[in-house]
Amino acid sequence: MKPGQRQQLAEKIAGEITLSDMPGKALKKWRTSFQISAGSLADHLGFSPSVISDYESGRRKSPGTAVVGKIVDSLFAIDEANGGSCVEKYSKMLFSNLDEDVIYDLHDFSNAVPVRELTGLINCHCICGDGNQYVVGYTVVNSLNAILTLSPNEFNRIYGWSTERALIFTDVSSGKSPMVAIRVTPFKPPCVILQGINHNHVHPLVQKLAERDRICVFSTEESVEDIIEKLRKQEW
Amino acid sequence: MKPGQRQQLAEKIAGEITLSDMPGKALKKWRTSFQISAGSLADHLGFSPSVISDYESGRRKSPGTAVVGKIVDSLFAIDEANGGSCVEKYSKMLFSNLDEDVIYDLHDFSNAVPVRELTGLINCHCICGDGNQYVVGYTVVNSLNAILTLSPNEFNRIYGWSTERALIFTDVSSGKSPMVAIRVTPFKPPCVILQGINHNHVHPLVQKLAERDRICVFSTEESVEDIIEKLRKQEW
DNA sequence: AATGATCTTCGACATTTCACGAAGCGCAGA
DNA sequence: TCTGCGCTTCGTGAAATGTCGAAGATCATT
Repeated sequence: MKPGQRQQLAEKIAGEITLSDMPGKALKKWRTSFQISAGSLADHLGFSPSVISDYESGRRKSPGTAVVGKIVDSLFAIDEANGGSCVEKYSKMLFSNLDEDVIYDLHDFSNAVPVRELTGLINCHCICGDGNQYVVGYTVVNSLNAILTLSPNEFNRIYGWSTERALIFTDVSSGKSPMVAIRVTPFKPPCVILQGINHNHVHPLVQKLAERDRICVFSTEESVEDIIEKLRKQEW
Repeated sequence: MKPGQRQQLAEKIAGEITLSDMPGKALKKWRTSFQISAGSLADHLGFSPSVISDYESGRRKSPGTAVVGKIVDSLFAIDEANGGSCVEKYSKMLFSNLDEDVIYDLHDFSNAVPVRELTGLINCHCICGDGNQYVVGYTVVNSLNAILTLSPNEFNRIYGWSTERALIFTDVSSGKSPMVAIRVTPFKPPCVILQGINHNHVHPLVQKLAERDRICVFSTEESVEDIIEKLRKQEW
């Protein structure tokens, strides 16, 4: 299970609960969907069972975000302790199989972060641009699989996600094709990071294409795993 | 803008805010992304501007779901009053262009609803099964476009969404192909509704296929617009 | 520098949430 | 039928939210 997918599922559930007119009912719907009893949920949270009941019955009409977060966390943790079948099942519903092979990770920060801060963290070398823009999230895309398997529509979706986000391409050979792909789509990320390439080997065309769309480009030789781990760990 | 997409975007935003360690920061991120000033947001909510500031600065650490919901609503309402460019932009990011043509509407209820109640509302005729199951949402799929344009992966995604959901196929000619498609995918919705067909014209194979997977099938001659409107209006 | 517009900080106070535990309800199984 | 077990209801107190309005801080414009 990719962390990005887990997170997106959690957001979906939390969002549904939050937006519901009766958060308690929504809460109950998800708890029962996960086949978790009120008692074990309460146990896991360290509450008495009456608390769960109070929420679900609507005596507490508007639970705070902290409580909703804790409950969703517990739902996931309990399910994962049981093998994670529900989390997996519902994640499958949220994502096409393609996303699995193309998007390595994807995350939204809770506030805008300077590009420089992000690139510094994962030892990037600047190829062009000044790194003074801000991004609110990142997407790690497997370049090879993206080019091999995505339909034009799906391409747009990946890039579409990238407004105000850093787009990290893994295992690039020269960086040319990712930049060409960006050139021909309507959405432009403020920042592109080419992974798995030394800055001396970046194709000269990359800079030209990037300047055309005012995108700042970096390269990094850190491993994909390291990058994902470092970015995840950061409190943004 | 399809109501289902608007809703999903709202859920994504609300979920991100709710799960954030600092809901205030997330709130601010989205407000500024929508290019809405604290003042006009406060105006629209009928609050004083200090309230917004208190949330965003973190003085109120865990806003209730009611407040988060109101704020997300206002963000959307203000943007839509200005032409809806942000809602549209972010929705585009959330969905592939394909979804537009294939999924007419999609909604999650806040609790489980008996199939019978849903089918009664839109004047369905039962073709097989007893209608005693429960569903927690529905998906309205354009059958023709689904078959014409979807890749196998995307098919899975549509059907995948349908565990514990009613799957409504529009403009079916005999109902055979939708049922065949369901037969060959691993996920089985508890209930399938064939729209735009008289129950006498439903292909006999439909019942056989449905019984095989214990799916109850209905037909309805109501228009797609009416169906969507009725289902949306209902407080589930 | 002075003006305004906008955003932030803060004290105050009513309303809710949050969490407990005791008591009550409902149901599966002995 | 009775016994548990688990869920729900409810009174209670401490803590936090929800909201206001006044006063202070920022900052672009004049």
